[in-house]
Amino acid sequence: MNDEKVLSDFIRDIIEREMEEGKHDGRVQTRFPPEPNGYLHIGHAKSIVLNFGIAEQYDGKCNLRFDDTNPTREEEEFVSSMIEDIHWLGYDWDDRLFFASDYFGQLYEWAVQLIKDGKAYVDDLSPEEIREYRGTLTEPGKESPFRDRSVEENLDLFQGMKEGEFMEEERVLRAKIDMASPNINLRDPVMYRILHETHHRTGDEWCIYPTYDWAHGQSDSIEKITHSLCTLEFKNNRPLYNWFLDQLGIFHPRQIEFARLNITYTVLSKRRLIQLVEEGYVNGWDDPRMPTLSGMRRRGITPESIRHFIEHVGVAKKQSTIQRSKLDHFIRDDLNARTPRANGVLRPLKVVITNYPEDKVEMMEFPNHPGDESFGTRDVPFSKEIYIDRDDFREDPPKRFWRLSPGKEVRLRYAYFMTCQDVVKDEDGKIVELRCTVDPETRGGAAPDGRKVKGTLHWVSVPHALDVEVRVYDRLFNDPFPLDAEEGGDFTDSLNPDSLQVYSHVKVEPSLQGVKAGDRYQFERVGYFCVDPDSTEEKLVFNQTIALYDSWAKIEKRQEQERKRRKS
RNA sequence: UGGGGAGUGGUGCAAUGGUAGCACAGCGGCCUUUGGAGCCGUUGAUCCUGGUUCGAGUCCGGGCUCCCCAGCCA
Repeated sequence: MNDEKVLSDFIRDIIEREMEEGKHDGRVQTRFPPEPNGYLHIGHAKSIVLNFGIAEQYDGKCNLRFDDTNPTREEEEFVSSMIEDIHWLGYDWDDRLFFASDYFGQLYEWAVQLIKDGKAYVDDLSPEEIREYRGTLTEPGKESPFRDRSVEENLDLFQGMKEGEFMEEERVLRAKIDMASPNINLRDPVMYRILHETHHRTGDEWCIYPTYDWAHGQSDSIEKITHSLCTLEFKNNRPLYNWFLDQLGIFHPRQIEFARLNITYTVLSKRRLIQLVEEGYVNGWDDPRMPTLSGMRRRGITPESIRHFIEHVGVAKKQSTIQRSKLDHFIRDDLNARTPRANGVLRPLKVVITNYPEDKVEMMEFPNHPGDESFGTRDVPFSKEIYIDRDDFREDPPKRFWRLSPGKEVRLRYAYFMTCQDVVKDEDGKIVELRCTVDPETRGGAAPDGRKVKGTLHWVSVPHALDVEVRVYDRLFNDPFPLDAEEGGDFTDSLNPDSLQVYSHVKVEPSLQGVKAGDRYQFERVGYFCVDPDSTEEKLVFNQTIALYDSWAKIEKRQEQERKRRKS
């Protein structure tokens, strides 16, 4: 199941080629550089798995570096949640936890150096003027009137910026490159802006903060990163990344861009995720419907399945969207192997077994994992009254429905063959109870006469059942590409109103008494479930991680379409 | 429109001038005390157009489509 095949992609090809050439003496050093302004999601997981995975594969190291250059949007809360999430995914950075803010001093010195070299200048233009002077995609920009200030004046002004002598937006430090460059990033990019904010780590020590372009490459250089992996949209920034490093003459990492992860029926942009949380479409960052790592963890998805998924998706430069079913496959694949089984009835329908003694209770032996004996067995009580799922009974069964219906015999898993004798309804015609008989010769679920039944049902004894809550999740969006629906509307327009369904009186077998938040089970024939932290002593709460592959639902759907097609 | 990227089955990833392959999805079957799992089989693709070559997904020319860049965001 865990195919240990050696991963290969265009980035690893580059690394291997460089190793053969002896570059960096074969040393490989990567980094994962999140900005602590939100929660990590599965899109970040691609970068995490890539960076840590490559380091591992080539006997290198991967640093964790928080890119905290903008105090207006970053918070400590996000730092700790990110650390937790990356650890949960299975990666560690030993003592190599860094912050871009650790380098503010060095960055300042280097900026002074560039000013002295005549390669950076203080600009007094307003933000609006800077934008106007920048030109457009098709027209070159024009140079700021402040571009040719003397080194002394620049030094003086820059120090003034640092010492808080100016207001925000009053001045910036810009690199002096080329206002006519076809690459807009090279039209004298801003290196420092004035921000009178308290930084989560440096406090009020600084009132100027480096921009991404100025901070990132230099931070990579300080950490002697050999391969700086980032997403495609930074491709246009690479010439600038290289320019700073070349002007400074310092260690020069190589930036390589790859396509970010997209998945159907969800959004993976921090901005929209924030919107979902803040506008209350979901219940927080760790809502099990969220594609955040904390949400997926709460839902019961394993880190292993996320890693396998990412590894199988591959790395390339083509902008792409992975089908959700692929993620689902790896979630089931891992859960199937590792979760013990249990019985849970989501929509209970009471069954009275008329030929079974009133007070008798038998313990039936169930394997905890039919495919893996090492999970052991457990005893499950059986009695005169049991619950089965309403979906497992049809008064008027359609073709190929193998489950219970009047007069039909099915197997109660690891218990008895059972035949439906009678259907009890209330005054509204709603089925409230089934009356059935059991064949005592079939105890354990096998017939001595060799007769077969097609259907096997799961069940829970009424007097022994635990009453729990189950939350079943569906896709958050009805549109496979929620962002495409934005034209003329908002991506929230395609939100699925039925993405959360709560079953408040689910009946589960008594062995589940005392389970802990995070514990996972397969409710046989239903799906995989994970105990939610909302659980209390009185009431357990389960999240459905994912349903089992349901071939009957598929058959029925097809039958329905067939019927519709014939009608029209 | 200037610049930078990318186009291979439904989806994603391979094939590095030499039989277009793998995974997911789909379809069919086997097996089954989960209509689960597993196993076997199978449908289906090189954006278009010229050229180079014994041979082109790969190299060259032309075109088309999609994505990124005009934050003192990252």
